[in-house]
Amino acid sequence: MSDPLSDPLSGPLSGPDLLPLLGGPPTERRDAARNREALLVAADELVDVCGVDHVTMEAVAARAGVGKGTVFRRFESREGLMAALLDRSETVWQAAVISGPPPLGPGADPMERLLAFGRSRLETTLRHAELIRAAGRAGSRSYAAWSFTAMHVRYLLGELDVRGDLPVLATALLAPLEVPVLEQQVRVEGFPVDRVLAGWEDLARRVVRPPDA
Amino acid sequence: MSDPLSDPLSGPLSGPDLLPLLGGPPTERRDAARNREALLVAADELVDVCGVDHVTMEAVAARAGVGKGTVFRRFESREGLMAALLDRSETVWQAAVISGPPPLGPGADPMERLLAFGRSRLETTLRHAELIRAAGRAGSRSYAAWSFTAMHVRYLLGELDVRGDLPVLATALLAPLEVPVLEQQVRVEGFPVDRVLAGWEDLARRVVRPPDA
DNA sequence: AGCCTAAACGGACCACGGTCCGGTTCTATT
DNA sequence: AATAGAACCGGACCGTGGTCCGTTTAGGCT
Repeated sequence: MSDPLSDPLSGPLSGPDLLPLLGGPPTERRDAARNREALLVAADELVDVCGVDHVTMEAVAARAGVGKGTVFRRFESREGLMAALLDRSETVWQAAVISGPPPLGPGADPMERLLAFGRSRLETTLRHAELIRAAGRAGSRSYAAWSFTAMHVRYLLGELDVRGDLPVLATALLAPLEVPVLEQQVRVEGFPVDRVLAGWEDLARRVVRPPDA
Repeated sequence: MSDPLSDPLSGPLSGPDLLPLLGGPPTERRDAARNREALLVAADELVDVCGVDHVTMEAVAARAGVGKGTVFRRFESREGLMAALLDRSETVWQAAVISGPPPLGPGADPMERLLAFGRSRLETTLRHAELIRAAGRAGSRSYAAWSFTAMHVRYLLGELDVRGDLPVLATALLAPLEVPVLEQQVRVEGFPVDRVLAGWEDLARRVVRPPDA
């Protein structure tokens, strides 16, 4: 650890072009990257303090020590900023699905994985409901997130030998796990989360069950 | 037409309490009712001209010849106004479900009615997508609309001898017909409407099909 | 008819999301 | 090291949703 050559992540070697092949297409300027990070951190803290929908763009800018215009250049809109925030948690969740321990990750049989997926997705969605709402349909970010879940469910259905229009069927399984639907049931109707989850698992089994046999 | 006594809608007889037992709980003042109607008409026209999300509250107020404050007192918020607009079309659709001709209305067997419901609901939702979006979760209005569809599907599932948690299952069938899901498939992924509909019908059959038998 | 009160009215006012453009700062190049 | 120019920065500015409160009006009651 004391030898700079053994630690590729620090020391005088970490110049501007240490990793020339990473990053976005035309590479982002250093100050810009610093500001992006500062803004994300500021936003995160403010969300913790005030709650998602009391966070104003001006406050985020001020806390990060930059101008308002900068926030909008980096994140396009309020929705964009929220989507970026969301992206972080979403990424770690995706990692758990791709390479985490079973039954959510690979290793269990597909039906177990599907049920674990539903439970996990439902909990995650409910936990981040406010942020997801605030992120709206922001640019292509939230599309990527959706796309991942759709692909995963589609894959599992394939493994389970489900016949039919898999992309559409997968969407149908995902739809009841969306924020508005969940909130309607849990917050408005007052159904316990366990009941909603049980309902989804029932649905999943009905979809997967082979025709007659 | 020239004799005032032959026209029950005008003339000196149409006093303040011509219909003492109609109207909301504490009865709405006449000028208030007039303004509500004028606002609804103005909003409707402006939506036709500019498209839903270019309609400003100030423009609606101006066109109806009232102040902005009045609009907000009557409809609570922008979402509220849009919800009120939506309410009208929704009401005639509900009438078609309750008492219209089969297979959407009563008279066909439940499975036919369910499939007709899905097709009709999908088309209606897509047609009013912008308005529904703009209405958001406005007060209790859009709740009433949702509640109606949920109740209807729940009833049909009951008629079809489906076992399980009917309220939750009905919600699961409704969820893929919500605006964000539909738009994702049709507008973003580019699936033809017919394909999405076929997918929903497949889903419905899988849900209804009795367990093994 | 005339009064009285609750309700409705209107438009000035505020906050926040989003845009714009003149000035500044980074980085590639020589 | 010096230069050029692209990318970035900041904060004044605008439009719109939503609030507030002094004023007006409808309609029941005497």
